[in-house]
Amino acid sequence: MSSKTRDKILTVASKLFGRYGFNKTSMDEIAKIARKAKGSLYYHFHSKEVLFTEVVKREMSHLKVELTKICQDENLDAREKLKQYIVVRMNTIENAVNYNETVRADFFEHFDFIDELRNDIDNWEKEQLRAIVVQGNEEGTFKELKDIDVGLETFIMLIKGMELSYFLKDSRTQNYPSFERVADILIYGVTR
Amino acid sequence: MSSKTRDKILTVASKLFGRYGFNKTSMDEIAKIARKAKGSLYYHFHSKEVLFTEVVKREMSHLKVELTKICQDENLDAREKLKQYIVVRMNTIENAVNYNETVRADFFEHFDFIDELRNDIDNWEKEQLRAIVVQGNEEGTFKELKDIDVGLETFIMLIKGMELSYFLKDSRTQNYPSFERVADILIYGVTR
Amino acid sequence: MSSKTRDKILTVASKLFGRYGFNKTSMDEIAKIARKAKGSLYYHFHSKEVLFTEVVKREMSHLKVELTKICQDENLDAREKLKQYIVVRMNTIENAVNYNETVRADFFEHFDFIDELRNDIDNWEKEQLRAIVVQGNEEGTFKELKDIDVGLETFIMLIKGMELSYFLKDSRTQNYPSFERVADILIYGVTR
Amino acid sequence: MSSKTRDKILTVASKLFGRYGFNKTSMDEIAKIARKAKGSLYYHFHSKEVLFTEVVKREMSHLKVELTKICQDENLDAREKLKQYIVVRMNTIENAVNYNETVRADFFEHFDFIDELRNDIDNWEKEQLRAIVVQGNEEGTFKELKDIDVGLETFIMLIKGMELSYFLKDSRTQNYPSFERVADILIYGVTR
DNA sequence: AATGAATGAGGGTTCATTCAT
DNA sequence: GATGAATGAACCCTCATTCAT
Repeated sequence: MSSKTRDKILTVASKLFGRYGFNKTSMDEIAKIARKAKGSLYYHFHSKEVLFTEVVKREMSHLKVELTKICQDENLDAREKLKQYIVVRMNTIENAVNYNETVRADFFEHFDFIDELRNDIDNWEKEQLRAIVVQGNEEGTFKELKDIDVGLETFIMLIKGMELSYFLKDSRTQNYPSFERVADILIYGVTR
Repeated sequence: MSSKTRDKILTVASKLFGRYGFNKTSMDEIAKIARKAKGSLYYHFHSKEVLFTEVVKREMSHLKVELTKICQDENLDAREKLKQYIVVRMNTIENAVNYNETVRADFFEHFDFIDELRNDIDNWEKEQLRAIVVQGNEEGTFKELKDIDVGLETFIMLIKGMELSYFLKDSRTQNYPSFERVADILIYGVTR
Repeated sequence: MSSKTRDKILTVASKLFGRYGFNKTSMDEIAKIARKAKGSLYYHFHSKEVLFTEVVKREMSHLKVELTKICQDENLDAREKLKQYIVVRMNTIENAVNYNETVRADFFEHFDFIDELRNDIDNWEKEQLRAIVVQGNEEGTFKELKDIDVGLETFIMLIKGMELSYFLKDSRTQNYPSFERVADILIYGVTR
Repeated sequence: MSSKTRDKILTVASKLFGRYGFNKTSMDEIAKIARKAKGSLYYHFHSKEVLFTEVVKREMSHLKVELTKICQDENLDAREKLKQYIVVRMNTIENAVNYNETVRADFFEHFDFIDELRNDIDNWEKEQLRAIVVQGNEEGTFKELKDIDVGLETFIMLIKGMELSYFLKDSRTQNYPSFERVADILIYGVTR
């Protein structure tokens, strides 16, 4: 199923997509750096889009593993879970840049080919967070949410926004806030 | 300084950049729709990048006007100011499409030419928010921040993240949270 | 409207299409031989298909001129007209190879882009021939045709077939029949 | 000599070549539909060209059988033989799609590898028709031909032209002439 | 006898930019 | 100020063929 060549391509593609984005990474470039013929890329991946999708899938599975650990940890209360969830999510994503690329593709371009993939990811994440919120409600530590889904959407939106902001930092910001600090604002707000 | 031709180009470019993004908008396209020769674009704007920058600058000035009104409103306390700031910011940005394009370009592509532009915007925004935070501290309604800048960065990061998340909504989410709700989480957090 | 570059491209393209057919003539090749940049081809002709169409149109107009002369010659009776029509048609087409290319494109490929062009040509030719047949009927030299259109179609089909056969000759046949001889068969048949 | 795999390849190739032509049929496609590895095609057939040649040979043998029946029918005079020959030839060729592909390849492309194949077919056909013409001369029903070969070439050219014209019909012509009508023109001409 | 991985030249097309007028 | 012709590098993708297994 997976060959050395295929893996090599995937690895190189991952690096380049993560660095330059979808548009600015060319198949030529991937081929040259991977020391493979361009045709080989197309033997293993039907198109540039498919290759990109595969790259993202790979990285997402890693993220899921990490987050699942936290969600299933029975020693944590909802507040701690949420905080760790946020922190780990960001730290992992730090090493999985390509995931973010999907964000853009989905939004700014008309790349329908990403949609299915995003749906998977988003739904999975919503499940995890819902469980935490439910736990928080039972424990009485979270605000009561009349419609739990609306609350979730809002929260998820903020969390996803963080991704972008985080990667935006390096061009201009020196001392970037730690993820803990961010988590704190989300959990307790800015007011006393 | 500003001619009819120049304005026409700017207007058309704005529409197209907003709709298709930087990469997917070609100078050919702009020229054709503006009914100008391609050479004319280059007479007025040294490069595609310069044209894009000019387009965004135009839009940003509108956003600045709107936000300044709020920041200078002496009838509002910091909490209300912050809330209105967030809400108005989002509502305005909703119609400032090219600004968002910047966000993307800055993040995903290696467009160094965007940097200068973003710096302007970000610094301006930081100033405004700092004033609000200071006011909040004086009023005693905000948490004490040891290092006010770090707090600001964190907060700004979250606010900027909202932009993207907001525009991401339509493909999959039906009932999207109002900006008020988002502002509430940022101001008060999710816990009691 | 027509520039030197455009003409050069058209001329080279005509030669190559005529020699190697549509598929086997590449835009690279045309550009190289015309000593123009590939991009220039696309500046003047939106696509390979458009270029090809233009080439064919050019040659067809030449053919039309030649044939019109005969059809309007009042000194010829229908039989002579028909004979000359056939002979001139073939001689002209000999120097307008690309026309034939359309025949193939129309048939073997799904090149819808040729259809409109062919329709023009075919209808025009049908008009001319109908006039000759009518004249022949009035003169009493042609067989009576109950349905003149059916007769026309049959005849046109045979004439068009000649084109192909003619160009087929060179690979294997040495002494090829003159067009006069062909015309004779069509007019008088093979039997006494 | 012939294996199941070989046959399968041949059958699939025949369908695809007939449908899409030589150029537009890829070895990949053939391999996939035949459920064989691409390497297998090359084990059995040295090249794409060889495979194509083999496909056509197969079909031609069918055509030959049909036409031979007529030529050897001793109850027919030359005129009737000629007419039936034409009609049957066309009816059979209607289902011998790949043969027609040859016609095109020979004409429009520079496929020298087709030459040998075409020579076989053409020579065979010439033999058959020569016999008919000789018979016609002996019976006194055909015009005297000084050089019988030239007459033959002319006639064959017309017959071959029919092939193409026939298949050309569908795009624009509704009521297409029957083969009988065509044969009549060839045998008796258009004049009284 | 059969496979599937790998190749690389070539295909058509796009596009930001330059430049003579 | 304004034009449009011309450029050439880059892009994504196809495909006949080779070869080790």
